[in-house]
Parts: sequence; structure tokens; C-alpha cells
Amino acid sequence: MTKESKKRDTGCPVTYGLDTFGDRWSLLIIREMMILGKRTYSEFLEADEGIASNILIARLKHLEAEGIVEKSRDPDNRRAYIYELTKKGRDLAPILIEIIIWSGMHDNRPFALKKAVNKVKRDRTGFEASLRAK
Amino acid sequence: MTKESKKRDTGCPVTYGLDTFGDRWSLLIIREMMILGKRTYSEFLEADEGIASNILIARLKHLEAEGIVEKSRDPDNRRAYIYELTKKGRDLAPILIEIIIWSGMHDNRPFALKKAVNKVKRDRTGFEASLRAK
DNA sequence: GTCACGTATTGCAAAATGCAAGTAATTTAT
DNA sequence: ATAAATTACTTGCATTTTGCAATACGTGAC
Repeated sequence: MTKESKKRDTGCPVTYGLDTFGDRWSLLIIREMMILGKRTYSEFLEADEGIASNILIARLKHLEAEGIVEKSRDPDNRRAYIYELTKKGRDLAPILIEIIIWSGMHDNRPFALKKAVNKVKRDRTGFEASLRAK
Repeated sequence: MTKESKKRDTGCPVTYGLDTFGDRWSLLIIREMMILGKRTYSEFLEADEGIASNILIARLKHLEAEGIVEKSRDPDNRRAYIYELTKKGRDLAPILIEIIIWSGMHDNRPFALKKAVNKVKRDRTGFEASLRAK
């Protein structure tokens, strides 16, 4: 497909990370799951800054193939699926946190949301634990 | 242009970060600067997993517009320019480090390079300082 | 069976990317 | 002084990826 085919396959850890979750949408989906606790296709569809359904499904499949999310049937609604972060996915929490911290320092736009930023500042360890728990 | 036009302009810090450096090449260029001390157009051109010249210049201009790198003439070679990270750019070090740590945990490919990974593990604070110094 | 819901696919236009070739400014070699 | 080589950047075109709208598929409710 798209990502898999153009893997640069150097051994560099930065490259590996970028090939795995470094597109415009993956981290936003992961944000929805971690910070907002979203878990279904439809929730992602309405939540993420207007992601298109074909892009969403492509990203979910990619993330699933990379072992970052796993898909299972919703026990409460047998025609729905649930996407959950694996350990590999939850381990992305520190990256998300550092992005939040960096934006907190440098995003001077008047409408910048500082909620998560402030949470991180107040208690980073606790915030990270809460992300991993979601 | 490309990035600027499609800014999602929600106030979310994660979105801000991704809009600023979240494309396939920006962080690789930043890696070259931070970890490998590369500073010129030609160095990036040969170093970065084969980036095309038009893409490279587009990214450099974008990063410059975002205040992450700054460009100046090379005093030793009047036909060359030097690109250097600003403070905003150097502040990306922790993100790069977390990506390296994450890849160190989860990249099981046989040819995965562990050099930076091991450095981070041994002395994270020192490694971060060395990145910022470059 | 039919309908609604949640998930997934397809077709097509627009945008981004990659590659090759070319331009411009400056410096070195002859 | 002229030619060649560096360094940075641009342009044109083919390919790939994205975005959007519409549609299809699978499951369970009635």
C-alpha cells in the first residue's frame, strides 16, 4: 500500500518511528484514543478534525498492522468494533506529551488550547499515567 | 503552499505540532541537524534517505517560516548558506529523544541501529544537552 | 425479509511527491 | 579572461497520495 511500500528501511530509530506513525493523521487518531478515550470508527470519524472515511480506515489498518492498535468486537454492541491501543501504542504517550509541552512553549496563537498543556505542567507523571490508562 | 494552506487551526497542541513539523521529511532534516550536525543544503541532500531537491527546499522554507531553522550565509564559503536550529528548533530535542526511546523498545528489525538508543538509555540528560548544543 | 446502523470500499478530482533537467551566482583552475 | 566546478534553487512532468461524495457490505432489530 502507501506507507509500507515506501519504507525507507534504514535502521534509524527516528525513521522507524516516522514510518510507523509519522503521517498527518495517525497521531491525531492516537490522541483521540489516549486523551479523549475514543474507541470506535464512528467516533474517530466525527472527532478528528474531519478525517475522511477512506483515510481513517487506511490509517487504522496501518496502525493495526504495525501493532499499535488492535481491533475487536464490541461486546455491548455486537455490530460495532472497538479499536484499542496495544502496549506499543500506549508507549507513544511520552511522545505525545513532549509534543504538547513543545506546543505549550511555542504556540502563541490566541486560540491555543492550554488545557492539556497545563495538566502536563502540573503533574507530568500523573498525566502520563492517565493517558496510558485510557 | 502545501502545509500552510491546510492548517487545521484548531487550538489543539498536538495538531499545532503536527502542522509545524509533522510531515514525512521535516523531522528527518531536524535529525540531521541535531544528531549529525549537518548544516548545509548539500549535506541534507545527500544525507536524508534521498530527499528530492525540491522537497528539501520546500521543507527548509517551511521550517524557516515556522521559526524552527534560520538561514545565513556561510562566512567561509560565500556561495553557501548555513541552516541552523533556533531555540524553537532545539526544543524539539525531547520529542526526537522520545521517538528514539520508543523505537528502541519496539523496533525488532535485525538491522535496527541501536547507537542513539543506547546513548539515550545510558545518559538521557547528557544526550539531550549534546543535541541542543549541535 | 426489510430496515437501520456501523464499517468499509470505490471513483474521481485535487494536491503532494519524486525525478530529471535546467538556471543562477560565485569560486577555482587554466 | 575564460572555462569549469560548486552550491543553491527552479521547473516540468509522471506518479502517488489525499480528500470528498457516493455507494456497498455485514450484522442485528423488527
